[in-house]
Amino acid sequence: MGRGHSAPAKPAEKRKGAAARQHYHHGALKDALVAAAEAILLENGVGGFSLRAAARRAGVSPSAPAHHFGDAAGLLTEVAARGFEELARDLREAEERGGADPAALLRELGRAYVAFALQHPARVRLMFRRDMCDPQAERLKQAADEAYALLENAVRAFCGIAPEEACDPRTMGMILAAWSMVHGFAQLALDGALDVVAGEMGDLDTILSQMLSAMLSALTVPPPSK
Amino acid sequence: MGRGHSAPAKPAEKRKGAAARQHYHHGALKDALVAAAEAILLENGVGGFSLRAAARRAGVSPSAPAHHFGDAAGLLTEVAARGFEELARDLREAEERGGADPAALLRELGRAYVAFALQHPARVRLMFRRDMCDPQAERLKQAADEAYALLENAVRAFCGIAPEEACDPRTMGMILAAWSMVHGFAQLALDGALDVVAGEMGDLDTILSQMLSAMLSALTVPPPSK
DNA sequence: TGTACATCAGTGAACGCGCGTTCACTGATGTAC
DNA sequence: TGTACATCAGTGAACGCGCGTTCACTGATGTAC
Repeated sequence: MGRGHSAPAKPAEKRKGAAARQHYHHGALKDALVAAAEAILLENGVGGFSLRAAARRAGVSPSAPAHHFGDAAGLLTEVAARGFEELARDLREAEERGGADPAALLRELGRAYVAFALQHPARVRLMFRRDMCDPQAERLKQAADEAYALLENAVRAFCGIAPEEACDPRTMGMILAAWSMVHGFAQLALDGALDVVAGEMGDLDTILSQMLSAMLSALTVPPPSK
Repeated sequence: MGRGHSAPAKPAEKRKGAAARQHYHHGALKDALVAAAEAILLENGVGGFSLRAAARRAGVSPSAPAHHFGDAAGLLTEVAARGFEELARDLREAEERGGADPAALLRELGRAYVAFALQHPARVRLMFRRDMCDPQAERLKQAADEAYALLENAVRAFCGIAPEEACDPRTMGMILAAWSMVHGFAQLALDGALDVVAGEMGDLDTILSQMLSAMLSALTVPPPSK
């Protein structure tokens, strides 16, 4: 460390051009720490995370993260917020794929929600852990709200409720049912509770499709409002 | 500790009748540790648990639990198994309350599932944490299977599928949908994700009722099989 | 254009903590004879 | 019915570990004049 800086023949201010030496300042530590945290979550799960581990992974001293995120919750809140933003992005793409048919739209959104959870198990677990990140953080709430709004709109369309119309209790119930169902499926799948069922019926994707089909076909489609 | 035992005038074997002295052997440490673990989960959540804390709470040395449960997972597996047994008991009671009407039965089971989760937040979280307890444990699997069977039977009845009949994919989808929905609702509620919705619409019990009503009334009831 | 100075972003050693686990031990209990 | 002995169920001190946090520090950067 500081090699050359203490050499009396060559003052430090003359050596600033030395290309090979490492920067004292990381430069993009904030992003690096987020990336490190995500990698740790991916490899070791929610329980494997620690601020020190993230610092270690980013190649920085244990106390460095405190400059950017006050504590572990600060860093994890950032990770969770980015997670919700990515989820919202995925849902928006699914919305486009879904097209004009309300049932197809709901199906695509459900598949996207579950797919996101299965692709990012630890991140999705973190996103709903109030004890690990700060659920009051503006950015997190905003991203979560956006994801919720996409789901709400799809159910409204399915129920024939116009966007500007207030939600009646029944439609509200349908929104909650849709959210609960895909969320529950994702959680059960992540926890391995569906392994037995999946073994008998095919992979998770197949049984998810079957569940969505069963529900969408069994639901009474309301009379078209036009 | 050992007060009196080192007194030379009174050999230890003569004092065994002394009622006031504490037993060296706990006698029911296994149950005491389970109770301690449940109390810790209740007060401090899943993250607050440690084997030492459980031992401390049971008034026993840190190494004592190892005699009954090999490690933390062993103790927690026992807690989780008892949790599933209690859940199955609650669901069985709900089944009786539900009576002969398949829709009423499903509603009662859903309410019981969610009520159990809300009453035992940390325990229910533990029950689905493969990383904290051993999901291969026979007793745990058995209790979980029993709870699942109760749900399955109710959905079969709702779909008009006889108990001995094999499940067609659609019925299987309905079972998964029912399970996912109540599980997801419970998880979202536990994680506080429904707080905003609940604030607008009433308490959790009200919005759960609304969700169940919306779904059960919107589902196409199959033609009666008789 | 140069210089002084404030602020920012890191270092690295040190702290105290609770954890799981190991160890040699000992009191209590049950069983064979 | 007694006695010897094996086994069971606990003690409590000690270990090494990773953790979050604090501390005095220093190099790098930006800004005022």
